[in-house]
Amino acid sequence: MVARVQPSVAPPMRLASPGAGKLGEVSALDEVGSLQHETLGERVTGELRALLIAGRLAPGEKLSLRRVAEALGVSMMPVREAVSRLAADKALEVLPGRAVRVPVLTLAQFRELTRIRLVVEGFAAEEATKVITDAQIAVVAQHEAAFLAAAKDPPDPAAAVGANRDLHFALYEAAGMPSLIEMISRLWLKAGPILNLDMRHEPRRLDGGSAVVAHAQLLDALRRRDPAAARQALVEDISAAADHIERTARLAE
Amino acid sequence: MVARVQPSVAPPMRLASPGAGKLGEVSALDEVGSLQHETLGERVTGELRALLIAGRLAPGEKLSLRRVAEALGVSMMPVREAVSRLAADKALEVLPGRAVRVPVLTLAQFRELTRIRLVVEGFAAEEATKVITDAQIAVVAQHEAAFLAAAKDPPDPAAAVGANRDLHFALYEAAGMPSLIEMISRLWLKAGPILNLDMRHEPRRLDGGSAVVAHAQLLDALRRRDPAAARQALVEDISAAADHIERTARLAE
DNA sequence: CCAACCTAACTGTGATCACAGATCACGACA
DNA sequence: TGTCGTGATCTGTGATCACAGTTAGGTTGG
Repeated sequence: MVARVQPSVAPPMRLASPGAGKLGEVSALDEVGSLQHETLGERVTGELRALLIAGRLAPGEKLSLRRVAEALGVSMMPVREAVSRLAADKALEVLPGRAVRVPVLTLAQFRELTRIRLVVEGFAAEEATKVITDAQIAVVAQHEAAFLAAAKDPPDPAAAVGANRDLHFALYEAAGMPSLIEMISRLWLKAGPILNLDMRHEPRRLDGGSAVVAHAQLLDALRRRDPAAARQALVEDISAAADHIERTARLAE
Repeated sequence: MVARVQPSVAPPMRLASPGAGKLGEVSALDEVGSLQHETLGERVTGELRALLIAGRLAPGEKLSLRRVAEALGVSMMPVREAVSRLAADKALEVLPGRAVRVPVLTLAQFRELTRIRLVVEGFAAEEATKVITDAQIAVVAQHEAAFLAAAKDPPDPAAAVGANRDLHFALYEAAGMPSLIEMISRLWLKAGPILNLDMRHEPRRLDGGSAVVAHAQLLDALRRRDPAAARQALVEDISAAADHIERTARLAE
């Protein structure tokens, strides 16, 4: 039921034994940024986020705190924190007395989400085009190549989903607006389950689809430094995907 | 507004005693929507949200889970959940080993936030203008009147802050896009501490300021059903406020 | 008088326990 | 055979305890 979450390997590092180093020597310790000290709850949050955005968790699927905790090898406490965060983003929802599940979007909700994505991600693409560097364009092109390869003869839906995500976010991050990235991530978190669950079930959509032409137009616009054209290409990419979802996926109500 | 699915308001009704109604008759039980059962953690979250958006918590102010718990008369547990949610929205931040505090925005962060607000809230205003009803316009006008009254001779900063918030959200809600409202709420949550902390300290900004003329232009555009003009009025409102903050408030870095 | 150390009181994080409510399946009654 | 009641089992929520890490304050040594 919980799709067997694997804990993405815990960092198996051992801290230096006490008294191993000399005091007073300015070593490489100065360059280490007080190592992140990643909380267990944060790790669980990231794990669940990845699962959601990749469509590994289907809409309506119920999650159990205890099951997830056991699957990840942690206590129930960090899972509670992770679920609380994701529920605050409405990436998960806790029903009044029942369990916690991944939300099922109604048609109206999906359409609203798409409209917002058009505005926000379109803005991000426009701003990114204004300041993007050649190196960053090359990275985007690289992800596009990976996307094409994954869509080829033996289609690899999982790889295509990942490449598509990397491509979009490589573009958005070029805008240099962290809060905007965070906002778009939240949108993807909510739309991910339907979008990618579908792509997983219908790999035929990948080859010859509108995604490849939209991506090509996007890269062309980037190289010409044409913000309006970049936005237009992205709008077509999102719109085409949304249209396909509306036609094929089963949306509530 | 937070995590739990809200069961459409709790009607204060008593269930019929067993055997009181005939079967087959559609009784009032069909209209009851499973009363709310608000969680303690949600209440704490709402409390902290209100404090943040009203500017009652200054940027950089440190919070202690135990102190907050004691102040609200609850255990530390609900506070942890509330802080986790707000930290996920970056409305609060938890420093590596220290305490949790309300974030201090850098100038760059504040400018980015303002740019995003211009896009998102401008979009909301435009969409709202297309479908707003006369009754909804009247509500907006009512809040504007309250704002004017609060800005008058004995300026009441707290009331002005509240009226300004109600005015904006009354407009945004007219667009009928719940996810958009939620997104804007998050933006206000992050910008609230500086914006309203300032307004609390500088009530002179209220009278004769640009807010009143921007609001007047907004209402005029609404009555003429001119989406572009409404967006323009809102853009000016936000920009003027942001300019004032940049000139007076102390922003980090 | 200043600096450094060292102790004591805090911090958030995680685990464990207790509890009310909901779900589900089995069994009894009509 | 269909339907309702009922108990076992599961759910999330909240409280309490334990712990590592940091901070601040007071004291001691120079």
